[in-house]
Amino acid sequence: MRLKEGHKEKDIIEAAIKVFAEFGYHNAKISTIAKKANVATGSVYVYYKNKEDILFNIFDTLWQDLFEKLRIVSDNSALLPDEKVELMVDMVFEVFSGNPSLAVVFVNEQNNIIRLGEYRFNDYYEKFLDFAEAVLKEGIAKGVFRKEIDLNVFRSFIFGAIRYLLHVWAEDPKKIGIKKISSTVKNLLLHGIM
Amino acid sequence: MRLKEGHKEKDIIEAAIKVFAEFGYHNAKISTIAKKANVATGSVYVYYKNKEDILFNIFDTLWQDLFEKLRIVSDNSALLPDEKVELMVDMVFEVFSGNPSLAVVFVNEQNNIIRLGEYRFNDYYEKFLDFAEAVLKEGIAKGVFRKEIDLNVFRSFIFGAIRYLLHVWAEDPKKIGIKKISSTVKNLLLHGIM
DNA sequence: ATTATTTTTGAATCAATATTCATTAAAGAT
DNA sequence: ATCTTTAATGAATATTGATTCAAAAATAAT
Repeated sequence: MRLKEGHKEKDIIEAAIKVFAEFGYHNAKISTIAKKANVATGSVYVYYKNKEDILFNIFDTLWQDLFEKLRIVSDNSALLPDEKVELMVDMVFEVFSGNPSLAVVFVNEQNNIIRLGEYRFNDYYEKFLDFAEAVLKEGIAKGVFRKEIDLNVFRSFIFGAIRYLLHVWAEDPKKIGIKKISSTVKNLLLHGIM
Repeated sequence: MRLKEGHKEKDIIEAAIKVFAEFGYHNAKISTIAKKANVATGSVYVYYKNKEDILFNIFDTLWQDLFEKLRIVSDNSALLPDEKVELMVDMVFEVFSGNPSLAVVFVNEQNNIIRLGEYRFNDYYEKFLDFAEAVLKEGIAKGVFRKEIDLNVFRSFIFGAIRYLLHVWAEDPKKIGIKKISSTVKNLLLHGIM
């Protein structure tokens, strides 16, 4: 019997990330993705159930990667809370640093994906914010962070700022270096502007 | 001759804001908007050229409002830089405070609208960030803000954090009060978490 | 009350593209 | 070398929903 060539599934995902980033999910055509992946339109449906499924696949893989790396930082009990915050910020930028298109998709399609009714993505993301919140809580308990910061607001504040900067960086990766961005973010987060 | 009833244009926009917020621009149907506005589908096209045009209209009106209010703060030379930052944050939350759906549309469709090729929206938003940057620069010059903050990163940092919190608030306005959010944002922005 | 003018309507049209599937091609087994 | 099985193809199909437009309704003028 004949075997699959073995690289098409990955080719399609990689093409899809680029096409979704360029046109946005709703304006991305399956035929464009197929062309970019050097496969026939129909082949896309051999590997993925439908268009949504491609997007879900991208997000599932990405979140898995994020959690894996987040846990390494989070579980390291030798780190001080402020060091944890810094490493978490670094980690997020690192995950995307080799793939600006993925960053664009992550930022732009987050809402779409939740609207499509797949609630696991909401959970991923709540769980991710829980980690951030836990670090803040730990820092407050240890007296390193100020206790008047509202936890609920903090978790969204940090995520929102990072998300947006990721997007700014990804739209033109040469404009501001990712290192410059992450160091400024860490600085602003810990000390503010004053 | 017959006169227009006079309220349909506005009814349609208001319905569209709600429908876009609920389903997202691409999944929003003209027929749903028409139904919510109590007009016929065809009537939508009497007042607006097409679907895009409705979205553009929403954003044009919104940006105009934002700039008008931003300028009042920005032009007030009696204010200290940190007071300006605080008032700008307050201002943004105030603009949306009566209309969570508008906040959702603003945050979610920002990218769409730029992709649709109407570059004025990019300009609006760059201009808005220029204001933020100018205040930081002024603060640094006056020795109130730390000079090691990168201006380019700062402008996106603040915008990203606010944008996202706006969205969090708008998805469930009762969960965290908008006052609580804006005061925490101001605090974090000026002083950080440490 | 009739006419002229403009608004409003919503069913019909039209276009776009996601998805299917009959066909063809390739790989491995015998 | 032929056969069997599965992969790959892309043109045809189906669906969805934006947009149009001919007809109907409303208002104001005479």
